[in-house]
Amino acid sequence: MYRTHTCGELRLENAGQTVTLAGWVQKNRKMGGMSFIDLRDRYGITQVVIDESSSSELNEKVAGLGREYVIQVTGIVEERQGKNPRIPTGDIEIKLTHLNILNEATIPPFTIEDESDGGEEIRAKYRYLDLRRNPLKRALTLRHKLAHETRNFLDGRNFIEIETPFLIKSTPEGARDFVVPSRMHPGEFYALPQSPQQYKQLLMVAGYDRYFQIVRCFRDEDLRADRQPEFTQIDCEMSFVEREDVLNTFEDLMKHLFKSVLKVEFKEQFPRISYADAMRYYGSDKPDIRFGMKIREITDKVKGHDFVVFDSSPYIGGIVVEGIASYTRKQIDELTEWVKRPQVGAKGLIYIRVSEEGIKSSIDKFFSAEELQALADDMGANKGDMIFIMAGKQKKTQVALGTLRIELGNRLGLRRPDRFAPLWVYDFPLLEWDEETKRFYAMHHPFTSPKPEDLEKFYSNHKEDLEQVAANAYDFVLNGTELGGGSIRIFDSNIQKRMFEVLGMSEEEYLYKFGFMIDAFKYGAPPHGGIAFGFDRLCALFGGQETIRDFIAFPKNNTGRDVMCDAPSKIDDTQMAELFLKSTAKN
RNA sequence: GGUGCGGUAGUUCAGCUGGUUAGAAUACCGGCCUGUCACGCCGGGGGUCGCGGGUUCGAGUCCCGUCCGUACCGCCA
Repeated sequence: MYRTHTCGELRLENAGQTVTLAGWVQKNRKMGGMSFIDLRDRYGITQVVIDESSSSELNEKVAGLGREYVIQVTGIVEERQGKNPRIPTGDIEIKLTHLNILNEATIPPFTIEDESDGGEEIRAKYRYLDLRRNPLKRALTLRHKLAHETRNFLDGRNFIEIETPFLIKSTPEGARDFVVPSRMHPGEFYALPQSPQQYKQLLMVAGYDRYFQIVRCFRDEDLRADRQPEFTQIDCEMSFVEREDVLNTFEDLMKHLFKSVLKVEFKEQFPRISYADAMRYYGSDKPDIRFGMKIREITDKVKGHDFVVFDSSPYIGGIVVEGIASYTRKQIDELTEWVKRPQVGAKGLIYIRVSEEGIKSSIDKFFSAEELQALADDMGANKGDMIFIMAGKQKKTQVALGTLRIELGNRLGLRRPDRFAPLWVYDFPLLEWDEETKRFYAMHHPFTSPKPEDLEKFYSNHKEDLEQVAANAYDFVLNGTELGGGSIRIFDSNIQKRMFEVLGMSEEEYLYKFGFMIDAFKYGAPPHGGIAFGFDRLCALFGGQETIRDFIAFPKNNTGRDVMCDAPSKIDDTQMAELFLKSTAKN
């Protein structure tokens, strides 16, 4: 037996017991005639002590212990003379009687402490060492708890978890597929699933009316702090449901997770907002409603003052920022430059400062003080506030204002990670026109049903009609992050065919790619709908972090590389030949 | 594909308008230390300044190229 206890569990009441612990040497402090070893495992740290009353042989062995040596110690639990209230085992220590070095360790390239001295790059390369640190242990433990509670909850609601294949057919509508060459079928490829979408719908056809899966998904697109090439979804689907049923069920799931994992209780129903209103008031389809600062349209109120920017713009809108009337001209200029960067793309920024000394703006030439005051009153600005205004094309300007709103929320500390503001967004457009390829793309995916009242427009051949078709789709948003998305699906093979037509596919093409779905819908498909949550993002938000990397045991870096094992890598010629691949690598 | 920031000791960083032998902290090694827990004190070793080219009497510093990391935009049905 390697150990009788873990390094996190011994307390004063264990005093007098002879125990054996095993773990890693966190630190070895020599104090002349006595030494202290901090012994660490997953559960905590226990101090081991030795002095000159022990044999010189044992003392020498202890002196030789380096950081991260794996050791087994036996000794007697004793009350400490100097207690350490910062750790749970701080009242006791182990008086060493026997030491067994299980494995020596090279000095690690960074310190294995809560606040490591190592940067991200070096820690990524030695991920297995980084994972020994508490923050990472906490992150992975949180992830486990969330997965566990998700399964508990869904099991209690009669959902069953069913695994779907990872080697599937490539249907590149949307994200790029990761592709796997087939050895047995020369020149043919599997794809890794971007989501189990089609399989879960087929499970509905098969009558498994409540399915879920905590499942890995793969997308070959560029990465971000909250995007990995392989990521995990809580994927769910239900039969014989309408939107309300899905929203209520998964609102309950989220409430359960908040309560069981974070002890945060939501008594009220989560707010719900239409896509159109989200864009109108927040300039985003994933609003962060932890703070107000709503966008207000003022197009009709400011035209006709000979100010060409306003008079020539189809849309003018603004936000009221509380309490920053003291911003200096320099700060406003800096903010103006910030919104003019290509990432935001605004043409400029107009300010109205509403202060005790009166009202001051960048459009004083065109508006009297009374007119500005009336506008400020209308927008709900009080003394001490600042109004920022942008003008231009409607959607672009709304998005720019939304971006500014988030930036100011960040700067003013209004986006507190310990506050949670969940939100449902519904009634997304079904289709998005792409100017480059001159065709429609499904905003969600091609299995999303149009709202029944828009079916007539859905069968129209006019671009304007199709653009107006609303989807029976919904997103779950938490703190400005899109955490989940779903829809009521098409279950009629004719509507499904029409969808593929609208997306510009020939019959030949959609039958080749999705024929099995259309077939399946002919054999008694029930009405169904579902949702999928980004599990890594959920973990990160629950853990109060922006980046999902720490919630994944072995993540990829910014370029999709595993810097620990250095994947992807070249394969040898034999493997290439077996897969009928030709090397194009330059030597 | 694009933009910003970064790459200097094992690690995290400083190094100004170009100018002696490139520094600090920490880690590491040695010595001292019986109540430490960020122990303390004394001493020591440790550098292809990412790589390539250019400007210059002289480049860590300026210029060009390139690679790598990171955040964001595009992209992510």
